Amino acid sequence: MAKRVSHKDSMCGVARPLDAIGDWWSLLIIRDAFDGLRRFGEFQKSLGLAKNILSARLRNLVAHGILDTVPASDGSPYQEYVLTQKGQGLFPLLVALRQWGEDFFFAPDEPHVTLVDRATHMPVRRLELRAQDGRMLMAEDTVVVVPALAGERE
Amino acid sequence: MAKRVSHKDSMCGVARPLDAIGDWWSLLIIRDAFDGLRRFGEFQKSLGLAKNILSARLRNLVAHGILDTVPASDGSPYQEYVLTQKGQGLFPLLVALRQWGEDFFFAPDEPHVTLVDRATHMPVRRLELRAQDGRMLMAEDTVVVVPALAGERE
DNA sequence: AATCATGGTTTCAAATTAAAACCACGTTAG
DNA sequence: CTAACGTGGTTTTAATTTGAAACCATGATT
Repeated sequence: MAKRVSHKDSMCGVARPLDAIGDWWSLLIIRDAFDGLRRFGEFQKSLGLAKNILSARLRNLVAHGILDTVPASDGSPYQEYVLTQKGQGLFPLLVALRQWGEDFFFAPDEPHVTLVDRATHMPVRRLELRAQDGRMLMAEDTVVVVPALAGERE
Repeated sequence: MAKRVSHKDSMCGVARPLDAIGDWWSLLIIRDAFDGLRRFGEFQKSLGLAKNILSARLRNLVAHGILDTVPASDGSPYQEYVLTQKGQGLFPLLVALRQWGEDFFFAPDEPHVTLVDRATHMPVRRLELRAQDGRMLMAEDTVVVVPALAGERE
């Protein structure tokens, strides 16, 4: 972790989040947390990863303010791991990942889990990126701009 | 790569995409590709990663159909790496990552690059997740459902 | 003919990961 | 009381991955 950033001493707006998350396992832990898992053992069982790795990842996620530890809700002498606000902010990212997966990693008829509206049980729509005025935007309709000295590069 | 999935022989809709992308470097490569970079040397200069690693990542991305190699457009004897349709499908994911970064990794006054609407040069809106009927959905408004019997829990 | 730029591959040391063994603490069973 | 057990980890150790640097191949430049 703590990646070396030699040629630019501040990480960009994409690399910084990536560094905080840590690795793929962490993202799967976060997904499980969204699904309501809270206990060390639950994560381990769900993901099947080594306990030392899980331990390290949880510690890292807590250190980055994505998870928080709280005393167990059921009286057991252990702690539970819950998403902070910051952690919950990752929801769109997980949805994006899932939708991309649906688009390209499953045969048309292959069954897969679906994200549905809790109220109606209908599948959710695609994530939408819109301009201020409401127009839908595709990748080509956007540019990345750097703030002050305005070197606009794309 | 090619992660072992011992306890379940089919990866879920989130893990599969993660496996295909490979690692954080790959995502940064993809971001650069969205920014128009195409050449080996451009990626290397932009990201500052070792050439062997870049080489491996590019090969992996091509193998997973996220990038494609095309003969160089400028007559040089080399090839260029361009996003496939599948690769372009990752745009929302990058936007999600960037917006999360803006929310939690920059001081309110700290300058950072911004994604803007190419037409108006105004910042884009937040990614929106909506129900079929158009209601905006938060994480708590959604559930993940498994498709009938299939043994995939999530 | 020698040099340089580009796009890699190979080599090898260092860091990371993962499996398994171990440990601590509290609970239940005998 | 004591032995086994479940939970939540840490330590140990080997295997894998990473990354820096050196090397190489090809074509263009001087």
